[in-house]
Amino acid sequence: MTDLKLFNSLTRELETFTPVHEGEARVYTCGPTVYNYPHIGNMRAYVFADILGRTLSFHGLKLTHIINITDVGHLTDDADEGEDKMEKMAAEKAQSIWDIAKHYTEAYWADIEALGIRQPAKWSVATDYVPEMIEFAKGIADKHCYELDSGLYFDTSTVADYGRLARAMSDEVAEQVSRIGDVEGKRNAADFAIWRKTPAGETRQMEWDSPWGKGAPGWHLECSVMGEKLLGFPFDIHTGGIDHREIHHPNEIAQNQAYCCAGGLSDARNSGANIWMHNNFLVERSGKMSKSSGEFLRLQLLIDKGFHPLAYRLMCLQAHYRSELEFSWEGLEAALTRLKRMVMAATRLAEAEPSPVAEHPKFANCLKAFDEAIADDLNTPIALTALEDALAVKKVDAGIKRAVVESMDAVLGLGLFDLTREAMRIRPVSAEISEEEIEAALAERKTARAGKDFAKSDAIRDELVAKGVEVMDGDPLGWEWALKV
RNA sequence: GGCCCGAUGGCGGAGUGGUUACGCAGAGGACUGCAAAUCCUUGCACGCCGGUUCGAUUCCGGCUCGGGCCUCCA
Repeated sequence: MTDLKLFNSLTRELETFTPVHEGEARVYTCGPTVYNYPHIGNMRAYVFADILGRTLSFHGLKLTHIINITDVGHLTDDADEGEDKMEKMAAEKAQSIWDIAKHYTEAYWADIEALGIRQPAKWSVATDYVPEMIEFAKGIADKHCYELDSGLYFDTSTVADYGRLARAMSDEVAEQVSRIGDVEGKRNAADFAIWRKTPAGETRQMEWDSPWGKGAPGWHLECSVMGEKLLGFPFDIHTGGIDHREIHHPNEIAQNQAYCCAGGLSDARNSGANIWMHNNFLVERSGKMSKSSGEFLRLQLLIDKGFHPLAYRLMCLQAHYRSELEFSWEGLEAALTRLKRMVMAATRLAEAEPSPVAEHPKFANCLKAFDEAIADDLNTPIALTALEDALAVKKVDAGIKRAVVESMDAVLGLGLFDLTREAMRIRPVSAEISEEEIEAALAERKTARAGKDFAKSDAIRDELVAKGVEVMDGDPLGWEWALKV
């Protein structure tokens, strides 16, 4: 198997993956803040993390993957004076903050499942780790923090090479950051709160006692703490969206440095994780995907329009995770068509018992291509073509073919052998015809055709087409009909 | 204003110093009563101007255009 090479945002270079613990891979993924529904752009990050995890498993490593759920501390802006996103939404909806968290966590998990994303070893919930966060903060408070009226702040000048991940944290940039609603008394523009005190006279729904008074942890603290508690410093890989490369992860790294080496940088790796990986954004012509703009694309909207959620997964896999990906409905339709054809090809192997040996000269090339592509910083666009090449191999034992395709799909996670015709038939909510009506009309048409009454059969077909039904007579797999998206 | 990234066929999107993936759409064929679906085949591109080179889409410089970040975002 080809050595796995991954792009490390910290060095901005491709690096050969070497586990910290032999035979193991420990991965931490920055998860969602559960104050709202995730949009499909958010989900690209988890499809990426899933591919990474599956690849590590494919390489024979025992994977421990953690994804956190942020249910406290994430502010509406970085000036440290913004409201907590969770508190804000709870107030808007006039609901308990805990109910808000539960509701949106479950919505997120539903999307995770629909997209074929494997369950991590643990979903770590921020509010379950507040005592540990306080301990962590106490450990670094003396040397790296200072207290203001609003909270305990991290002094970024106390760690070596702060902001190296972002690469842009020059003094000039720091000056510019400072123009944005600064907090009185901060020593450096980039300093951030690791504990936010509840203002005197107020009560928050979520607040805890601490040596710095009642309050809540800062957003950056949770990831440092959960990463350390659950995976141990240093762990192998930390992932997240590319936006985190600029603020959140540099701050997390600063905390980690403070915690594990008194702020020093004896080794360039003293950042908590060996490799930091970031996926690029899903973009849309009309502008960036932004939750603050009101309407946004949820996975459920895609399903409502008749798209199988795995068509979106396939769309993600068609591009490299470090490239921006353009979203369009046309593009999603293309992915759906491609997925259907792949599923059809896989369905032809449904009867075959997977051979225990996934080897055959006819598959040597595509297996090699697949292995090299995925080892080359997760090049899924090429890995996909290798899988399709395998599906297209002619005159070969079906069991071997199935085993080969399954081994590839274990990495890509499309679940080709689990996808059925029925599952692919997503009924658009706007569909104006029921399944029963379709079946009845098709039965009638069948009779007409048997009697060579083509005028009638064509009329029925035209009517169905007008109602958005694809009629597929001679389909080799007998799929017979589908609703158009 | 500062920092950064990108520019590939109708659309999406890989990759490469010399024969330029792949998907969708399009075209042709097989199949069909005719279509559709499916299968097979297939046309179509490397922003502009210089430079390096035997040779550049690929390397370097400039230009133009587009995008991202510096508020929140995966």
